[in-house]
Amino acid sequence: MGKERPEQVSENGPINLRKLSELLRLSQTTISLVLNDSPAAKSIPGHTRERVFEAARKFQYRPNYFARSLRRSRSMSIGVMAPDLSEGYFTLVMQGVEEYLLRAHYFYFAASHYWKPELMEQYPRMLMERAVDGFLLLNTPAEVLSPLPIVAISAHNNAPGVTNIVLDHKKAAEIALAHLHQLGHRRIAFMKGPEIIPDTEYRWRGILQMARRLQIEVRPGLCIQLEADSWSPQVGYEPMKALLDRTRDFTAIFCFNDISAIGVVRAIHDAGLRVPEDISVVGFDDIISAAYQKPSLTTVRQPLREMGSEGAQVLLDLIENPQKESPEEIVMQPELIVRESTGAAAKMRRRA
Amino acid sequence: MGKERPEQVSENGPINLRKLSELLRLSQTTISLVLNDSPAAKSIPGHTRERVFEAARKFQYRPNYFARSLRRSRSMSIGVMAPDLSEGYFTLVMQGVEEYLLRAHYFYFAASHYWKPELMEQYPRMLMERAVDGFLLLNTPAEVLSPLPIVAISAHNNAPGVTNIVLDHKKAAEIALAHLHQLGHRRIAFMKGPEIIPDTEYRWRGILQMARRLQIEVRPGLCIQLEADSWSPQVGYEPMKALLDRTRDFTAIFCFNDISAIGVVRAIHDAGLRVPEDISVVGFDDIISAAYQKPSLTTVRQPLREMGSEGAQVLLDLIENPQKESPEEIVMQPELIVRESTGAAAKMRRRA
DNA sequence: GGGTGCAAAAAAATCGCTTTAGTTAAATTG
DNA sequence: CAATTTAACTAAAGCGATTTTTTTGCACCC
Repeated sequence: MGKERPEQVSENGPINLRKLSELLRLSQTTISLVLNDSPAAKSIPGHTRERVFEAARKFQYRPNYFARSLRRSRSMSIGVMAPDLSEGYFTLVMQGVEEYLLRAHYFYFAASHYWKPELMEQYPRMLMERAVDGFLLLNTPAEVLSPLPIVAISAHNNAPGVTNIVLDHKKAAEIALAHLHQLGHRRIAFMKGPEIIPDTEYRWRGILQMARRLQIEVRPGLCIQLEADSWSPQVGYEPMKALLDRTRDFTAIFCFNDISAIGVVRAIHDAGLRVPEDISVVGFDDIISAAYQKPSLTTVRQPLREMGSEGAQVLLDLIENPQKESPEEIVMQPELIVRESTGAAAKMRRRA
Repeated sequence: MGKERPEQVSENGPINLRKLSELLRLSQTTISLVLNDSPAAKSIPGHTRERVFEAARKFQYRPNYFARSLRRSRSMSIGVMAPDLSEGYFTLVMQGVEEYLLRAHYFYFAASHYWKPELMEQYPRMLMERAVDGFLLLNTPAEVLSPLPIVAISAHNNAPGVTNIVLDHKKAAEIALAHLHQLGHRRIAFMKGPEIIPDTEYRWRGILQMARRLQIEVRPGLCIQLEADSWSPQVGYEPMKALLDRTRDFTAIFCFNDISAIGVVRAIHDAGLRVPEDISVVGFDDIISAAYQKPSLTTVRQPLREMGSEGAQVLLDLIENPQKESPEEIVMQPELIVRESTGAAAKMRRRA
């Protein structure tokens, strides 16, 4: 007589704190304190704790995310803004981000703005309505006006309070140009990225500076300006074709990224020239398939994964410790990966 | 005297329904009804509505996401599970997904399980704790036991209630093999994908069936079994090298995807043979860079973007109409993209 | 003039949790 | 032994919406 039938409760509707408290004949407070291992729970004896844990396990109790977040005003998610879900950039950075977020029980919302002004303006608002705890901006200079912590990767965002994670572009230019210089290249074509990409300007400055130091002339006639921000090698193919139609008076080209380099190699082949015998090609990023091109690409590796994981780390740290001063800038080091697409400079035989 | 100072309110803390109601001297109910354009609001006269809208605009009122979700028990987000943030697969599918979600004011959480059993088991639970409204499974056969709507893309999930979006693999094999057959290829090498990928088995069956019909022999000695699920061309390079060391008694190879095909092409070149003069290569997927390989890849295009957008569409439909019967299977059609990597079969001169 | 119906709005319940402020009984202290 | 502490809890407020139920006038109708 008086037998309890606790399982029955689980049958009408999902389990919640109230039901659990009725079952255990304990207050919701007690259960909440125990399950959250709150400091205020230190006076609760072991046997009671055990009862709580066991019931929670038995009934698979999970605190309602909304109710909890409403109280705590913390969503345990961040917003990630990027131009697109690009192959070769987004995925690599996000691998680093993901790894770190998972450990901290965070999730992320990804939003791709495709450089459309209305999306770039809309998404931050939408994400804030979603109550994200912070922003991670990839390659995105957007002026996100927000009191939330913001970490910007390769975005060169100069809003106050934003932490920038950037590559050392001077170093990048140095290792690439030094390599070409060493191989005897003096007449080098350069490729400037799309104006819209924040890295473009900084990388270009690095190139100009290092070229001057190495006494390599940056001739306007040998410069390619990429127009579109796209992940098709086409972006490199077309202008390279045009350049080769105009002049062949150079022995190497330094590309904006590996994708465009792939297009460039293709254009060189189509023009009846060989890489690297006639023209050496240096890429940028070191995307996975760079090593599997024909010829495999010499490239400046960006530690994208590390930049992502570092970014996530800093962001979560700022979220956990809001009083903390956010670091201004974190500079990451590039690395030159030498493969087949570069070789000794061809004897210049005025091919123009 | 009695002058109102409404702006002052906006200064102490963020705006919420209570503050807005005090400002407007209206109840929270009225405001909520108006802003949500609820049917019960039809008795509220135009001038009151206008007052509400104007104040909401002026103070930039946005309903608190948690409070609203707590009441509605709808999160307006879905969980996306995939093996990884792969280049060439994830990004393309998600472009389609994103596009559709945005319009419906949905966001997504992405979770990559890397085929680790503990993650495959953990993530669905974590996502349900996040109160996602549904699941989208990419390439992931996971048994997500959940009352929520589930749409599985290329996952061949046979759990009841799951909608599968799959490619017509029979058709895929047909167009690829018919193409090779027509070019005179009779001795063809085949590549079977990693066991772990759900598509592998279905694609293989399609190949066997079509090969029989075209009287093409599938010789075990000419079959490559991919072991790893990786997005490096290495996965194709190594086994192809091994195959070429063993025998050269074939004129074409049908690869599991474009990435492995890139590795295969490389291995063929390294063996001193030419594509397509000595060996024709057919890829699968039509990733963006497929057109920019040297030689450009003939490949079976999967409409990945469309599969994503279709999947998102079905999923959101099921979420909005829970009583609706979920479609069993939606079959998408592949398309053969003929480029440079296939050509007339080399005269068989017993190269083995 | 008392019931009916409707427009316009407000009160109050509710979602499920966290947390502040107590309460009660037992143990300890001066 | 009265006063204070402490252990072990609990009641209730509050987070900020949505939604059901009520209220309040006011017009209308025999």
